[in-house]
Parts: sequence; structure tokens; C-alpha cells
Amino acid sequence: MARAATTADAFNAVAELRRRQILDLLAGGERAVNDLVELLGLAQPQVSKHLRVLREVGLVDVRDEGRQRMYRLNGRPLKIIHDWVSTFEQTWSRRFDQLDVVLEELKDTEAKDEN
Amino acid sequence: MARAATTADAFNAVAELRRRQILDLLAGGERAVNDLVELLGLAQPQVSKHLRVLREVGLVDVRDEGRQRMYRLNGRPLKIIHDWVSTFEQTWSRRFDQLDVVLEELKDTEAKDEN
DNA sequence: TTGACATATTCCGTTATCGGAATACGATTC
DNA sequence: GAATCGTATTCCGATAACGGAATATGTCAA
Repeated sequence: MARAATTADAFNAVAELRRRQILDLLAGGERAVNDLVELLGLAQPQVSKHLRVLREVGLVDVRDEGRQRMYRLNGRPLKIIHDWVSTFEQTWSRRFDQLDVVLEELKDTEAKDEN
Repeated sequence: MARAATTADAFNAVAELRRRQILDLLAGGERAVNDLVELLGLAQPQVSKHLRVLREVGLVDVRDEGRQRMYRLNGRPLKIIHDWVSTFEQTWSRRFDQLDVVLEELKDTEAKDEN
């Protein structure tokens, strides 16, 4: 086995900077592929490939509009990420940093007491 | 060029299920490597390798304790992910789903009006 | 129906990743 | 200081990701 398919889930899909940028752009509303190509400064095939990955994990929806394809953000799969990361929110909050310090000091004190 | 190193940032580090599991375990407190090996049911080298990635993006800190190495969670790098994902929070909320429906209906109405 | 435009797919080469097995290293313990 | 324990690193082999270039598909316009 080599590695998890990028297409497997939102975590993998979003690990790529370009795909995050695409989602950022789509947050501003529906966009045709060539719009994205221009805004990102990428080659068109690369953009289409990234869009495919995003489509496969459900992060974007497509709609045909004449010869264009309009892509639209669908953030729902991001909720899984949000939920998971939120679990750790305390970890980076100021107050818990302080708590860590207190706990460390406490540990040191105990260590001394054992002598 | 092939692909960005997994080791590059928190997004990539966390894209791997095993590494997320490790962080989940460390959320419960410091752990020695063999603890994690047992809890995860993985081979020890694999665990050490995942820990290395996590270390390199700053998601865990290490402390030497005799012949053991105690790993400890450091969630700070997750804040970047949290911040980014939070940008899209409205996208999956119930109220905005409803708004989407309304907008769709409106679009349909307009389409009919054009006939 | 031919040509131009918009997008998707395929093919290619390079590189990173992952798991597994073997091995190296470093700190204890005997 | 030799055996042992805990962990890290290295060396595979397989896979798949990525960018680039070429090409295919599909739609509109003349």
C-alpha cells in the first residue's frame, strides 16, 4: 500500500494549497473554470484536475451553463474537519497555555517534595 | 515537480488518519511511543515515523524520560486549520441551506419569466 | 458543417508517501 | 561491558500524487 487517495476525504482534498485557494475563490460565488484559471494563474488542465478532486469529495457542485461549467462551493464536507479540529481548541487558547504552566510548576514542586 | 511534502504543514500532517488518531490519543495526556504502538495496533517504526511528521510541523513535543520518549500534544498549529475552515462555517449551517433553496427557487422563477 | 471556444481527460516523467523488515542508536540493567 | 529494552532510522517496493503537454469532448457560431 502506498498512500491514501487524495480523493478519499475532505482532509486529503484540502491538504493541497491550490485546492484551498479554489475554495476560497468559490466562497465569493459561482465561477467558471476559466475564471479560476485566470485568478489562480494555473494551467487549465491543472485547475480541472483539482476541481475533479474537489467534486469527488463533494466540496464543489457543478452546473452546465452553455459551454461553460459553473462551479459552486459546497462546504458541508468541511464540517467534519471543523468538528475534529474544534476538539483541540482548548489546546491553543491563551488560558490553557497558562494552565499548562501551572501544571508544570506543580509537577516541579512535587518532584522536589519527593527528595 | 511532483507534490508538496506531507511534512510541509499541519494540513498535510493531519490528512493522514493514523496521525489524527495519534493526536486524539495525546489529547488525553503525554504518552510514550510504546503506549501509542499498543493503543494503535501499529508497528513501532510506523508510529515513530508518524510522530516524526507530527514533530516536524510542531504538532507534538517530545521529552526524554529515561529510555522512553514522552510525546505530548501541541495543538497550536491546528489553529491555522481551524481559522481557515471557520471561514466556511456558514456554508454548512442549516439556515444557509435553506437560503440556498430559496435562491434556487428564485432562479427557476426567473427562468420561467424569460419564456 | 466547419471552426472556435470551454473544459475534461490522458499520457508522461518525477517525486513523495506509505507499510514492512531490518538495523542502528541510546539508555538502562545485570 | 554485555545483554536488553525503547525508539529512531534506513532500505526496500508499490502506489499515487503532481505538473506539463497533448488530445479528446462538447457546445456554440458563422
